[in-house]
Amino acid sequence: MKNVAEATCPIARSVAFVGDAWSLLILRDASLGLTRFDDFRKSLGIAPTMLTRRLATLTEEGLLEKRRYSERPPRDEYLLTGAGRDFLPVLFMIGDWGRKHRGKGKLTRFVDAETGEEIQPIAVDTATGARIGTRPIRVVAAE
Amino acid sequence: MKNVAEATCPIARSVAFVGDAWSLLILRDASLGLTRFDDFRKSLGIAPTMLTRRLATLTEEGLLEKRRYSERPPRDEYLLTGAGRDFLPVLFMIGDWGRKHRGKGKLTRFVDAETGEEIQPIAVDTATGARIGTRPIRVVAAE
DNA sequence: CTGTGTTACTATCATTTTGATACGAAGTCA
DNA sequence: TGACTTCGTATCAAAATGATAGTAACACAG
Repeated sequence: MKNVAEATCPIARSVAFVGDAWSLLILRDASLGLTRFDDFRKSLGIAPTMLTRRLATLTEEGLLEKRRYSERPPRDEYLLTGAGRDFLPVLFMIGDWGRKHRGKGKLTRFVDAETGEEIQPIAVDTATGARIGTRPIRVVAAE
Repeated sequence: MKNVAEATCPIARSVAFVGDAWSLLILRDASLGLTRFDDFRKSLGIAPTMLTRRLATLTEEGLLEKRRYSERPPRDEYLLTGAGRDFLPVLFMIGDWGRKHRGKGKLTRFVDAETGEEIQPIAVDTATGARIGTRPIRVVAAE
């Protein structure tokens, strides 16, 4: 995948780091409150080698933060950083796509904790107020 | 990665198909108007074997559609389907994250074709009107 | 203290995926 | 005829993945 991280396209920049399935699922679980190695492992059914690597890169890349929650025995947990929390909208849009286009059968639902209503995400351009994808786009190369 | 596609989580369902870097970048290019094998290959610097495979799965999964645009010589192009176009909000949120958190140096900008203004995407819950991530979420298992 | 359990890993290694390079097929164009 | 274009396939080395087993460092019950 080489030098995609140095592309001028912001999508490519992101994809270089979070463009793999396990990272996305780890971020999902972290967003839903999981913090510990074994919690992630059980939730995902991931091999521990993979999980170690993914947690390490997500930590290096500043999406997760490793914090010692017990000195004896030494135990660490992984917490979302600001950058990690900022990823939540991406996950919700991915989930929304999945519900629409891969939504056969029973699905987990994400609801607002206060109202109890299912969250219905849309992406909007704050500049025009229009929904993303409803107006033509132009690409402007880095100046 | 096994049976993630059968998970009850809509995010996992999506991730099973589009949770890899090349697919995301192909969808980006397709969203920006590319349609042909060689266009994708040159834009991405991807090995042709990879590109063939990715285009095939994206087509099987209903995100792209193969269409013959010339009979002699036989030439095919790949067009976004409805499901593929519905993926655009995901790409924009990914791009927005990249701009915020991986945005050092010059970046390509995406602007509204009419106003010329840079698109500033946000994800909002239509139910509450609040920005995604600003209110606590609860997960409800598939019933 | 001994044995069992918990948490967070590392080691090993077969299998799978990737990616680079070369080549092919089916034409066009000069 | 020969060069060029477009859309791939063939081959194969290198890298990533994933299953399984083992380790380290402790707690806690008896």
